[in-house]
Order: sequence, then structure tokens, then C-alpha cells
Amino acid sequence: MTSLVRSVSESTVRRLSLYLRTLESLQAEGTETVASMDLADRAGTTAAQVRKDLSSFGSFGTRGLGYRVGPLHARIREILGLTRLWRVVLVGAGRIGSALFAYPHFRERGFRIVAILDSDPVKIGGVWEGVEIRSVDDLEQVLAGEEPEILILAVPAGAAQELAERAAAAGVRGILNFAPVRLRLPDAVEVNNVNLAVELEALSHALVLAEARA
Amino acid sequence: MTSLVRSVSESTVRRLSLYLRTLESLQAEGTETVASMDLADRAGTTAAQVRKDLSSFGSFGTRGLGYRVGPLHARIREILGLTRLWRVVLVGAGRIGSALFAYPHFRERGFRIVAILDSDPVKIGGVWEGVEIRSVDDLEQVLAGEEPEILILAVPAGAAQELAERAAAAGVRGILNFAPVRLRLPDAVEVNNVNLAVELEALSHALVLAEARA
DNA sequence: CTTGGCTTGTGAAGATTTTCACAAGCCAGC
DNA sequence: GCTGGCTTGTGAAAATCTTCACAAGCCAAG
Repeated sequence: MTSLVRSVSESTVRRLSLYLRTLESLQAEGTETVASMDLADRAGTTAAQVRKDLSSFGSFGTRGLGYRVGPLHARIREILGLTRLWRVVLVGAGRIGSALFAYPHFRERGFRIVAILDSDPVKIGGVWEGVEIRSVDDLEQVLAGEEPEILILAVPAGAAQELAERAAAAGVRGILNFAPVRLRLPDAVEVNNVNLAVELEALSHALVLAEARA
Repeated sequence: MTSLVRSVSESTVRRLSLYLRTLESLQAEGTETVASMDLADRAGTTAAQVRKDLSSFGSFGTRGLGYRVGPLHARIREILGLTRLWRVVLVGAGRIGSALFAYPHFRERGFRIVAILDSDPVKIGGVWEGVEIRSVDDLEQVLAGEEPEILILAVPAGAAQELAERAAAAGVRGILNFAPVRLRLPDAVEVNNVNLAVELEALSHALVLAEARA
């Protein structure tokens, strides 16, 4: 078996995640096999791209036939690290935090939110689906107790760096950061930023461009 | 003056958005000029990258000194299309929708949510900060009345495609899509996807990789 | 068993993005 | 006004990513 330690590019990884979703639809439809062209169409890329992406971690298709949906799905889950359970601590019980907490796709994929932290005394002590909201002051204590691998940071920009540093010091290995700031952390900590303003501004730029061309 | 119609790459555009935020911090600190290296450090990229990005729409720096914060900020706003007001309709008043509605950075940048739509009878008729929640059945009517350029789609995957098609037919030019599906729309409509599952899965993959290397 | 029709896997080519490296040029100080 | 120290702007090189094109190979039908 090909090792899981294969450096595939960031863009490939993101496409794998899209393929995974597509494969789930196919599975739901009862489809057994899928050709690269079909998968590409549904995921919004090209057949060659699909084949290159998939070939980068071993040969899984059958010539003349395509890819078998079930095994391919299982393989991608494995590559993305979704065959295990990830313990996640959510920091920030505001609107974004609450949206993420309720996002069904997370728990479906093995991400379990084991603790919630907030700084607002009104929120602290509240319970979301059995998970108590605790004070960010207890960050170290909570992390020591729950030993999560992942932290989701959904706090205002001003609070993010300090909390991220404390979490990193306490052993968190990955941070999904929704605060619109660049976190400066040791290289050992993986950070993935989601910046909603960037997304909207990229769209705005595209519209201006389209307008000017017209 | 260099034309605004200059095809800069998608990644450059996204970095511009980050520079913009950095420049705002600098402005708040009262800094007048900034060197590419400093800007790069704060935004998380390299000095050469910053210079290439900025040079792609004309020469704005001063050799020996750097870039003047104010003018550069103004120029980037212009390039990203943030000097005008964008009318935005929010479709989906669930948790993600409510988080986006309250996201302060949007209105600061000139994105004004002029209407909210939902399919839930319990939510319809409610009012968020003066904006009434209307039925998605009235989509065409609302779009005809408000004439928004942008639609934010924060609805379940199953409802997204149909709503997007209707919005496109009604003249919406850009869609920020939070539903984890690929929208199939005429090329004239710009679509920007934000897929939270992809973000978390990319992080998970990075962690697995780091683990295997250790 | 053989043939025909598809589809994969993959080197090579092409395109795009990032990094390098340095001439050009500006400012401040004298 | 000139000099020294910095920093930009930018071609060229390097790296990365995507597309092309086709041999290899599998399945089904006869």
C-alpha cells in the first residue's frame, strides 16, 4: 500500500475533499463506478486533473471502467485523516461559533466538539447540546483535560493571537482560524485561515472586472 | 492612471485583501509609510511577493522609503471594488446566515445587506436590525425590487442550486456560496465558494501528514 | 480466445506563480 | 549639491500546477 505520507499539494487536498462529497452523492444514488470525466464534471474540474490527483497516491482505477465509488471514497477518507475521531475545542460561542457548532458536516466527518469556551459571562455556564460553555480563562485547564488536537478560533481579531499562543503552548496541533488576523505561531502548529472578508472582496473584485470588460 | 481592468491572479487578489487589512492596522497605529518587507511580514508572505503584487497595477512605492500607507490603502480599495456600495441579499437566515449578517467587516467594507430570505415560516416576518425576513418564494420579487449585485447563499445543499438559478435568472451577478455543492450557472455569474468542511479537512490532512513524518 | 471500445496512468509540454537578484532611484544628512 | 544607505520595480530563473496526448490495460460481447 502506498504510504499516507505523500506530499500532495494543497490544491490537490482541497479537491480531494470535493471528490469525497461527490462520491457520497454517488453512493447515495447507488452508483458503483465513476469515470474521471464524470467525477470531474460534478466536482467542477477536469478529467485529467482528477486522474492526476488520484494517481498521486497510487493507482486505484480500472482502465475501461473507471473508479469504484466505495473503495475510492474509503481511500480519500483515509488520506484526509477522516477515519479517526478528532477532538475539537471551540473557542468563541458567538454567532460564527454557534454556526460551526451546529454545522452537521463536521460531526459527520469525525470532528467532535468536546468543549466550548467564551469570554462573555452571560454565555459562560450555558449548555449547547450537552456541552457546557466555559470561561476562556480556563483554556489551559480545559485543554489539559480534553486533549484536543484541533482548536477552532471564532473570536474577535483582538483576542485571537493571545488565545492561539496559549493553545499552542498547551499542545494543540492544528487551528482553524476565523479571526481576520495572521497568527504568529511555532511552525509545529498547523494553521488554516478562513477569512470571510477576503472571500467577499474577491467576489467584489471579480464583479468590478467583469463590469469594466463589458 | 493604470486601468482597473488589469487581470491580476486570483491569489494576488486574495493577498490584496490581506494587505488592505494590514494597512488599516498601520493606519490605526499612525504609521505613514511601510516597506514591502514589513507589509509582507505582517500579512504572512514575502517582500518580493508584495512588490510583485503591487507592481501589477502600477508603481506606487517610493524607492528608499516604501509605500505610503494612505494612498496605497485607497488604491487597493479601488482595485477590489470597495469604493462603492454593494447591495447584498442574504438567502438563508439560519446560523451561518445570522453570523454573516452580523459580521461587522462586511458593512465596514461597503457590503449592505438589503434583504433577507428564508424558507422557514417561523422565521419569515421576523426583523433583523430593521431588515424583514421574507419568504424565498418571493425571491424574484425581492430581487426585482432591491436590484442587488450580490447574493449570499447560506442554505442547505439541497436548496442551493435551484435558488442560485433563480437568482441568476433575475440578474444577480455574483454569488458567495456557503452550501457545500458546486453550482452550475451561466458563466456571466461569478461564484465564490466557501466550504467549511474543505477547510477543516485540509487541516486534518496536514495533521495526519505531520504525525506520519514524526 | 479474440476483438473493439473505453478509460486509466503518466511522461512531457505548457501555463502560471513564486522567488531571486540587481539596476534604478529616492531621501536625508552633511 | 553630493553621497550613502535603503527600498522599489522588474526581468530572468526556479518552482509549481495544469493540460495534453497516448500507450497500457481492462471488460464485454461474440
